[in-house]
Amino acid sequence: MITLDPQSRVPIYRQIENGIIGLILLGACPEGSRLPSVRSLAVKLSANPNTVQKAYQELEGWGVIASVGGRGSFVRSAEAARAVLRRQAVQTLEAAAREAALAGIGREEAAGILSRAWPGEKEEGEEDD
Amino acid sequence: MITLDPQSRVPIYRQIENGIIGLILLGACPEGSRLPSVRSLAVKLSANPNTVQKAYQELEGWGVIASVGGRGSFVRSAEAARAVLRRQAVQTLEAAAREAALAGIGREEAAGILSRAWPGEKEEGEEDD
Amino acid sequence: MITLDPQSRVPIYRQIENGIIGLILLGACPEGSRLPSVRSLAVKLSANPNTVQKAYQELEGWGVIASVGGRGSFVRSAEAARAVLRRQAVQTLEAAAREAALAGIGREEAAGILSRAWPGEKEEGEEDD
Amino acid sequence: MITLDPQSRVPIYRQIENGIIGLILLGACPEGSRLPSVRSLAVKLSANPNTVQKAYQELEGWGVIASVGGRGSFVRSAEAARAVLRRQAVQTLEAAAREAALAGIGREEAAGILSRAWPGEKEEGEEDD
DNA sequence: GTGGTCTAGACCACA
DNA sequence: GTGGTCTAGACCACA
Repeated sequence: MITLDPQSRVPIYRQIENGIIGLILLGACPEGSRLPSVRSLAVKLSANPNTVQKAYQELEGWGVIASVGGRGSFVRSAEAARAVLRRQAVQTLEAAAREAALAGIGREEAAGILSRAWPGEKEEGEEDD
Repeated sequence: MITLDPQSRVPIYRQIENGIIGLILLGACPEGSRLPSVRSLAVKLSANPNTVQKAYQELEGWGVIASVGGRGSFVRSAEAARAVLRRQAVQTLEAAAREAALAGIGREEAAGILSRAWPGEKEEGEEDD
Repeated sequence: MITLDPQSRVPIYRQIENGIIGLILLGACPEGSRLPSVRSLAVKLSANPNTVQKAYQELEGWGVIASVGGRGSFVRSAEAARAVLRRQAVQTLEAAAREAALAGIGREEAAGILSRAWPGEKEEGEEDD
Repeated sequence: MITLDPQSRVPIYRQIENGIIGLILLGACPEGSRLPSVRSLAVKLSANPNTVQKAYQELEGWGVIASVGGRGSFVRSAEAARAVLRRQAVQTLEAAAREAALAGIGREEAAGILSRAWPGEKEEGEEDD
C-alpha cells in the first residue's frame, strides 16, 4: 500500500508518515482501526523498525494516531491528518509567495504560475469537480 | 551589505548567493565589477570560507559570475542573475501548487493564501498583524 | 461485567484490577465469593491469561483477594479494595500537585482545574461540552 | 546544569527536555541563545547523541527551540516552554480528578489533599508569594 | 508479539 | 563541528 523511494530527498520516515496520512484520508484506515505493527510494517517496507517507530511517534505527537504499548497503534483522527497536510501546504505556499516577490515576480503573475502548475487541470476553460 | 541569518532554515551558502544576486540587481555590483575575494567576504560575513566558496561556485555554474584564476571573481551577467532568481521562485511556486492540491486545498483558496502572504502590499480589506 | 478499553493508556491488568475492585465495592462480589478462574476470565475478556494472572496476583498482594491453590480465588476484603483505590488516587493527586506547582500553576488555579474536571457533577455556572 | 537520573522511570530524553525547559524558564537560556550542540551535551551528560537528539527534536516540534543543521540549536520561545509544562500538568490534574472521583473521594476532600500536598506550603495559615 | 527506550556507529549536507 | 537520517541490535513493560 505504501511505497518508499529510497533515492528521494524526502526522509523515509516522512514518506511513511505521508503514506499513512494518505491512507487515512482515502478512508482505507478509518478512525479507530489498527495500523500494522511497527515491526511488521518495517519488514513490509524493508525499513528499519526504528525508522517506522519515528514515523509513528511523530504522527502520535500530531494527534493523528495513538500508540499503546503491548497493544498496537490506532488511527485517532482523520481530521488531524487533514490538518497536518494542510498546515504544511499553507506554509509552503507562504514561503513561495515571499520567494516569488523577492524574485520580482508580480502577485498576478505568481497566481498565474500557481494556476498553471495545478495538477490535473487545464490553463483555460478548465473545469474542477 | 549582505546580512546573514544564522537561525534561518535557508542554508548560509544560499543566503550568500541571494545576497550577491540582490546586489547585482540593485545595480550595486554592475557587470564586470569585481567581487570581494572568497576569504575577505568570509571574514566580513563571519562565515566559513568553504561556504562562501560554494556560493561562488554555484553562481559561476549559473553564469552569474566568472572566476578568473588568481585574479578574482567578476559579475558576468545581471540577466543571468535575474533568471536564476526567477527560475528558483517559479519552481517553488510549482512545487507549492502540487503540495497544496495534494492537501485538498482548492485552487481558488491557494491563490488567496498566496495573495495574503504576499509581502509588502495590501489588497482592499486586508490587515497586517 | 468488566469492559476493557484496548486503546486506553491504562494497562489492561490495571483495568482488570479496577474492574474487580469496582464489582466488589458495588456488592456484586461479596466477601468470600468466588472469582472466575484466570483462564475463564481471560476468555470472557478476550485478554491474555498472563495479564489476568498479573491482576489477580497484585490484588492478592494487596489483600483484596485470596487465591487458594487448586480451588480458585475468593474475595477477601472489601475494605482492602476500598483502601487500594483510595491510596492510588491520593498518590495520583499528590503527584499532580507537585507537577502543577513545578509548572507554575498556582494552588488556587489547580483547585479550579481539579474541580472543573470533576466528572458528573456541576458547580454553579459550569457547563458541559 | 542538567542532571540525569538513570534509575528514574522518566525516560532520559524526557529528563533532558525537562531540564532544558527548566533552564529556559529560569532565564538561564534566553530566547535566541544557542544551546549546547547535540554531541557536546551528550558527552556532558554521558548519554548517547541519539538520545539528546530525540529530546531536541521533540522540543523543536513543540516550538520551544529551533535547530538548524550545521549551525546549532537555539531557544525559540520561552512562552512555548511554559505552555508545554502547563499543558502536561493540566492533563495530570484532570486525570487525577477522574481517578479520585472513581475512588469515592469527594470533590472537597480532593481539593484538601491537593492543597496539603502542595510543595513548600503549610496546611493552614499558609502564605504564598 | 507490541510499543518504547537506549546505545553504537555510519553517512550526509552544511559551516 | 553541527544537526539529521538510518541501520543494527539490545532490553523493558505489557499482552
